[in-house]
Parts: sequence; structure tokens; C-alpha cells
Amino acid sequence: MKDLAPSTQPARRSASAPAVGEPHPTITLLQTSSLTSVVQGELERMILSGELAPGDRLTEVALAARIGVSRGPLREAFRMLDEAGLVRTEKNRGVFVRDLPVDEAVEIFDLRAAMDELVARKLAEAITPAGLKEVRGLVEQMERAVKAEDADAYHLLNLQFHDRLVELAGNRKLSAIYRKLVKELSLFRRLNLEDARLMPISAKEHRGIVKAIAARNPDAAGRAMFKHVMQSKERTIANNLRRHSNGAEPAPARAAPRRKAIA
Amino acid sequence: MKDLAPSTQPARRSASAPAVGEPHPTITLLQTSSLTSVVQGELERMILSGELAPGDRLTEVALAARIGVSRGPLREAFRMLDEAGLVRTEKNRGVFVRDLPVDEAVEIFDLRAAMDELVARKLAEAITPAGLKEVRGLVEQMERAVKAEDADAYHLLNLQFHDRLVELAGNRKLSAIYRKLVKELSLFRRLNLEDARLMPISAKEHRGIVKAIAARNPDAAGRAMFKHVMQSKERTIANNLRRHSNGAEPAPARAAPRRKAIA
DNA sequence: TTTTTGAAAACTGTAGACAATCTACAGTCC
DNA sequence: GGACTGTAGATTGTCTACAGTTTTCAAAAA
Repeated sequence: MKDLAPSTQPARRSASAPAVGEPHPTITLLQTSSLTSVVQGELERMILSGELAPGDRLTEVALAARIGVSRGPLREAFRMLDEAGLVRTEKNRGVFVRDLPVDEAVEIFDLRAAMDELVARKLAEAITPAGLKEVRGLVEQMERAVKAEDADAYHLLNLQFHDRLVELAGNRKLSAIYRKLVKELSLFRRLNLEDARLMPISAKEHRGIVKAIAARNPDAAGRAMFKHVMQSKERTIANNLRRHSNGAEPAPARAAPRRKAIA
Repeated sequence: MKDLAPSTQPARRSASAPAVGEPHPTITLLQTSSLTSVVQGELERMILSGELAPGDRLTEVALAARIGVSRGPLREAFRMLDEAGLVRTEKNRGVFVRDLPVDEAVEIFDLRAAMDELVARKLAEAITPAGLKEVRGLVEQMERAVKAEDADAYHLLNLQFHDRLVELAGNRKLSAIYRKLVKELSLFRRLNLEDARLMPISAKEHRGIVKAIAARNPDAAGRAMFKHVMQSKERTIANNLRRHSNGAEPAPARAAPRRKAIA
């Protein structure tokens, strides 16, 4: 039990004096990361990978043992994830992986649309040739994924494409919030598998966005981006409704009514 | 020491059976709020009120004693505030009230502008007569504050005005993030006192925004709002630079350079 | 059979203790 | 005098223990 040490590289180095200004990697690791932060990252990974599914209850002792820490750091990590919206805490009952309701997913898409519009506008005004080249590369990769009908690869590239665009816009606060929103969106259960038939449409929209950015046309780029995200929303929700009406899931077993009827 | 019990009402009630469906207020309080959440709120209040100033170090034992809890809940509250961006944690050194640098304040203003534009657009499409009336009331109050040259009242009303607009837009996620951003912005030291001479300009912009919303013109409302926030940004930054160049503050005593030069 | 009740088990909330690390300051060597 | 080293105090990081609450489950009653 307790298979700790998440593959911390042995960090072999030349035996001579450690290069000045470049401290030993293990040192910096110990200086920066506390158990809490590691646990926080690990839990986030587990949740985003689906290892911990929405609705799952996270019992402290069990999880603590599984990760190899005591309850203290785990609880601190819980508070961070709660603030980030990835888990939900019920007093005296425990912590649960959050299950994003449809209406909230819609709200996040709307928000993303506004942010992405801002991003596209900014990029149309200020993207560098290097950035443009990089983004075009991603678009081409996505088009190859479409041809290969590789939905998984497309999904990842899609995330990377949008993330990179946001980052290139150069507003760190925006990037941070955007990433949080994307993480939260991944809690939307039915999101994961997109319909492969819709991939070419999405890919075409991406090309249009990049084209408008390259043309240095902020209005067109903003509009294209906004429309793209909104249509992406429609596609996702439609997907959701279709699956849901298929009755694949009996009922997500929503938390029991908290308070008993008194009389 | 340890003057605990933050005035929890003795909660006298009719000795007869507690009214059904209306549980005892103290009961629900105990059921929902843990020490951690209370501490989190209290710290937030202290920070936003300036009782704890940017750069201040938050020592665990001292603060814990001051609030009347042990270190555990306090540390958990720290993690939440850290995730929310109100404090900054340095491993093995402690927790500090965050000092928002100018560039980040600018980034937040830019973000707010985009969000507020979305808000204005939505409201122009969907605001209710009641909502419109309420907002107009706030504008009028602000105009009275301008006439009275009451900068404090204006500041509060301004916050309330924007907060209410965002809320009326009906996107809870947007509201939540918006509030977080506003809180974070209040860490920008020089923000607090606005120049009274600029108040009438700001007030006039508010009226223009509401007018465009009332006219059901999303484009105009969005543009007016975006412009307003951006000009508010300019005013704030200019204010900052002026004060700063006046040398009112010798130097914010930014945290010491963490790592010593090795050679 | 269904409902109720009561006690035990499991779990969370909080506090306190110990270990690791950092900071400050005095003493020593050049 | 200046730089370095070593020790003491303070503070954070982590763990363990205990108290309070919720949940479970079986036995008794309707």
C-alpha cells in the first residue's frame, strides 16, 4: 500500500557543482509543492479523467489512504476544488464530485462565447506571425483528424486550439478563468463524445476564424468566433437531449432530498 | 482572551412547537455553516474592508486566536481565499494578502468590459419593466450623490449598479465570476478613492447605458457599456499613476526577492 | 408486510501535538 | 570591518486523536 512518489525523476545530474542559477530540480519541487497542492492536482486529474465521476462521494479516509496522505492536506485540497467548482461540499455529509446541470453548462457556453469573441478581436489586432503559423498548424491537424475520423484526437486538438488562442491573446486573467470554465464544462457528463458527423462543420468554422484573424478583421473574427462557440453549444445540448431521450441513463441519482418532511 | 461567539442570537422563540416548514434559524445556520466557511467570510470581510491590507502577512496562530478557532479551519479558509485570488501562499513562509499589480488590474478591467458588454446586450433584449425601473432608480440615486459630492456613496452605488445589472442578465455563472473579479479589483490599492471631479462623467455614462437598454438596442447598449468600463479603467489607472508619481507611498514594500543570488 | 425505533458503525469537524523549515542574531574567522 | 557559521526562536506542514453528526441496520411494533 501507499505507493507514493508519483514518478519523481531521480534527477541525475553531472556530479560536479550544480549549475549556478539552475537549482536542483528536486529542490525546487520541494520548495514549491506542498502535499496539499499535489493532492489538489491529483484530484483534479482524477476528476477530469473520469476516474472520479460526477456524483461520486469522496470519503476522506479512503481517498487519503489511496493518495497516501493524511486527512489534513486532503481537506485543504477539497476546499480549493470546491472554490474552483469541481466538487460540492455538504456539511457533515461529505464532498461530492459536482454534476454540472444542463442549464449551468449553457451558461458557461454563453460566457465562453463572450470571452472567445474578445479573444478573436484581440488576436485580429495583434497576433504575431509566429502565433498565426502555430494556430494554422493546429487547424490543419484538426482537418487531418476529421479525414481520419479520429474523434478523440479532434477533441483534444479542439481544446488545444481554443486554449492556445486564449493564451495568445495575452490576458493572463482571461486565460485563467477560461481554463477554469473549460474544466468545469468537462463535468458535463454528456459532453465527452461528440458526434463525429459534426466534426467537419466545426473544423470549417475554425478555418474561418483563423482566416478572419489573419485578415486583421476584428469584427469578422469576433463574430465568427462567437457564432462558432454558440453553435458548438447547440450541438452539445442537442447531443445531450438526444442521448437523454434514448434513456441510456435511468436517472443520475441526484442527491436525496436533504431535509426530511417534518410533519 | 478568545471572545468567541460572534453574537449568535440567543434565538428566543415561543416555547410551543416550532412552526412547521420554518426551521429554527439557528438550526439552519448550524446545519449549513462550518467554521471554515465562517472564517472564510470573515477573512474576506477583513480584506475587503482594508482591515487586512495588501502585503500583510497572515500568521496562523495569531489570526486563529483572533477569530477564535484552531488552525485547521483557518488553513482551509486560506486555501479557498488563495483559489479566489485574495491571498497568496508561499510555502513554508506563510499567507499574504495579495497586492494586485497594475497590469493585472488592467487585465481585469478588460475582462469586465467584455462581460459587461454581454450583460448590456442581454438586458437590452430581455430586461423586465421592473428591472428597468430598479436600475433607473439607482442611476437617479447616483446623480443625487454627484450633486451632493458624496464620493463614498457614489462608489457604493456604482458597485451596486453594475452588480445588479449583471444579476439581472440572468447568467448565474457570469454573476459569480463577475463578483470575484470585482473583489479582486478591490485589492488594487489605489482604487478606493475616485476623483470626485470624474463622478459626473461616470454618471452620465450610466444614464446613457440605461437609455440604450430601455430603447431595446443591444448594439448601442453593448457599445456604451464597453466604452464605459474601458474609460473607467483609464480613469482609475490615470489616478493611480498620478498618485504614485506624487510619491505618497515610498514603495509598496513588495515581497523580498525570494531566492538569493547564488554567486 | 410495513413502519418505527434505537443503538452501533462510519464519517466529518475541530483541536492539539510533533516534525520540518525558515528567520534572526550572536559569535567566529579572515 | 565584513563575511560566514551556528544556534535559538518562531512559524508552517503534517499527522493523530477526540467529539459530534449522519447513516445503517436490525429488532420490535403496528
